[in-house]
Amino acid sequence: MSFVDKVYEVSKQIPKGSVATYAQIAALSGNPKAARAVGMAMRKNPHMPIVPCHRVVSSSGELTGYSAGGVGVKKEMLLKEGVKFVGDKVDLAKSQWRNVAS
DNA sequence: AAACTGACTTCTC
DNA sequence: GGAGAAGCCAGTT
Repeated sequence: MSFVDKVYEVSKQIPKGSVATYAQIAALSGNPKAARAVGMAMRKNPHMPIVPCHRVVSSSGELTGYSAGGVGVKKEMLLKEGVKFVGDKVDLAKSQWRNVAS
């Protein structure tokens, strides 16, 4: 299993209405510094309907890229899922995904 | 196998 | 807080 495959596995687990940062996914995948590789994995995104790549944002909550239409569409989808937005960025303080069961 | 590229992050000015 | 530069990783050519 490659690192990117791990990334997909993690991304799949992101609950609706929440978002995760590239660094976060990278860390959960085993390489906290592989945030970049994560981005590439999303760009390729061989698991479009399976992996909600639109729930992945930069460390600042800013919407970056999106192979399937652009950050505009991405933002709309997040909004529909209930993700809080601050201007053009995601409100990480409220909508960042936490892999903790509480 | 080497070099280039990219949906990143972090430090410094 | 904004702009610029450096560092890292994995994939593609």
